Amino acid sequence: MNAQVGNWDDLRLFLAVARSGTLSGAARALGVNHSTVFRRIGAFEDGLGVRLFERLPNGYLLTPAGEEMQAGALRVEDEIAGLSRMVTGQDLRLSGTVRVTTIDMLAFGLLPRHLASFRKAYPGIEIELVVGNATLSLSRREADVALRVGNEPPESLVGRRAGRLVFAVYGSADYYDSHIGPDLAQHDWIGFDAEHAALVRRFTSFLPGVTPALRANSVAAALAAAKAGLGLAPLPCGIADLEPDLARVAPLPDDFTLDLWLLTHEDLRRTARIRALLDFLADALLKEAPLLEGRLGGDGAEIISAP
Amino acid sequence: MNAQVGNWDDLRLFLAVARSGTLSGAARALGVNHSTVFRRIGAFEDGLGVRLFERLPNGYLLTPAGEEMQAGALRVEDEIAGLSRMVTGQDLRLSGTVRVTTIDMLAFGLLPRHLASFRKAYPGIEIELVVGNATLSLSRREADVALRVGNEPPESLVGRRAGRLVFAVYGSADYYDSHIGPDLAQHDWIGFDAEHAALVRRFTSFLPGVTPALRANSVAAALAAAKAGLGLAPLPCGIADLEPDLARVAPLPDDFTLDLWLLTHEDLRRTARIRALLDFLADALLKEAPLLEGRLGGDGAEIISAP
DNA sequence: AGCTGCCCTTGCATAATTGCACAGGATAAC
DNA sequence: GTTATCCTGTGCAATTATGCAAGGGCAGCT
Repeated sequence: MNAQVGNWDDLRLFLAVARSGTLSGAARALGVNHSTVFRRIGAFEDGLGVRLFERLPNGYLLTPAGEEMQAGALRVEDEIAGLSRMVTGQDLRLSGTVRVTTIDMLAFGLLPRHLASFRKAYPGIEIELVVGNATLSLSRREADVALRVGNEPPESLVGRRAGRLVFAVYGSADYYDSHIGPDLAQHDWIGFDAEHAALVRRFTSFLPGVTPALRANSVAAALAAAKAGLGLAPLPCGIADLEPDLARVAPLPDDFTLDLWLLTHEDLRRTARIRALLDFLADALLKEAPLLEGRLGGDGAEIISAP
Repeated sequence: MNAQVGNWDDLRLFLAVARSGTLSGAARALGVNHSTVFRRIGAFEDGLGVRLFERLPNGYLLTPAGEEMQAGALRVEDEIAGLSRMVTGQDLRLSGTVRVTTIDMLAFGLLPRHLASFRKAYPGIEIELVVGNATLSLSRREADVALRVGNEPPESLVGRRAGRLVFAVYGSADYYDSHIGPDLAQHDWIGFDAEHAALVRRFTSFLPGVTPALRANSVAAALAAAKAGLGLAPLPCGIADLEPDLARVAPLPDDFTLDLWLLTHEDLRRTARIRALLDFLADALLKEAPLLEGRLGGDGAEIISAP
């Protein structure tokens, strides 16, 4: 008879197109050629005898039938992701790959030396680092471990608060030499965009009425802008203190901090290699608390003291 | 990272092996070569890094991990079957294939001429007839329509009672000419096996203490045995009256009947081609009620009258 | 208006998957 | 004990799926 999902894997490609809205976007997400996605979707629709997407010049749009298909396909995906987690969760080998996701400032400024140490300690475990400021899904196994900043973790994940990032004001020597005095409000500022709501709020509390001249969408970008002499920036001490081109200009209020979270999915917490990485990083980050909390580059050394 | 279900279609093959217990059985069920199943299962396990089956000389046995995988894969299968039904349920074309399942006595003795008429009426619809006495799953789309006998349909199906098969005692002319008298209890009998519980009960009520010399596992087999002169058999009039080699020997009690059911899955009842077939068969079977209820070959014409 | 970058679609070559044929082992039936 | 039938497993050829390269369309930018 007709209209059977003959190849269940077609649903995986269908979902990717549904999510991205384009064949090309789906192909990138899936790691295949866009012509492959084109043919697979076409064959899938032919086999079902139904149109799942409307073809537009700039992409593919779900039809009503496609929307119903998507709802079911998402349930299939959840189920299969659960199976993958179940299998991985029982894996007691200290080998294989762990995919870690984090934001760029941690990826460049904090993690590499710890991951290098981890690799020395566990040569059988490979690390795949996925850097990006989009929050990847651990439920869908887009990553196994996440190192995130924020003030509470998502509900479905398990993990621990692994440290606290204390922020201070930094600027480059070049910037400071050519700009006026100790009144912070009179300086140029590098701030953050609306996606960093916690940082925006704290900055506005700290310097009401000051509008940053540049708003970055990531802390790493802000740090780079500060190094380039574009202004002063509130930056985490654990990262900025390691930059020879930056100087700590002033402290920030005690609440100008972000918590650091080490997270995984509940089903994966007993996977040996994931357990090993989480334990290792937790210990390493604990030992780095003085740096993270700004107590090394420290108190009393700022160009401008706390008022 | 490891242990992801990379190709969701692997689950479909996995389930087939889990069900049948052998590569060869799964291959037959799936319509592929057994070597394909062998390689797909091997690759699936390698990709997951876990053994799902224990290899035995006579087949494949699920490991504990395999059993957990099976539980989830069954949920995936249900979901995908629901998607297939959803798509098919919306199909308004009077074309395509309808898979019909029924038991052998109906397949050989009743359906063919009606299916021939249906095909003439709807040349765009193809019929696939699956004959067997195993009850196929309409939920899993093993068939679209079932013509079954029994006294109530399974809960999850929808359908209608399409007629009633009245039974009578039949024997071949050869048998009767060479066997003694009007006492039915003194004859050789062809009965049914334990899977035909309703018929066994009725027969025992009818002739207590008579043990059939031959027990058939299908009514078609019983009919063939009766034609071969092996004894008397309780057979449905709608089928046996059409056999020139069989004569109705005696009536049976009024409750020696089976209901005829036309069934489909709830989600498929609005599929145009399935709707068309159900309506057509219901009408055809209604018109055949005189034959099915034994009123054509009938009353008063038996060699031995009802006591 | 022209250019750039994104998109979809298609023909051909390559890679991967599948089927075929065969071999060997185990079990059941005779 | 022998034979038949089932099973799994493997090498090679055939088939199918995929990637590559190219072309065309469209929207946005200069």
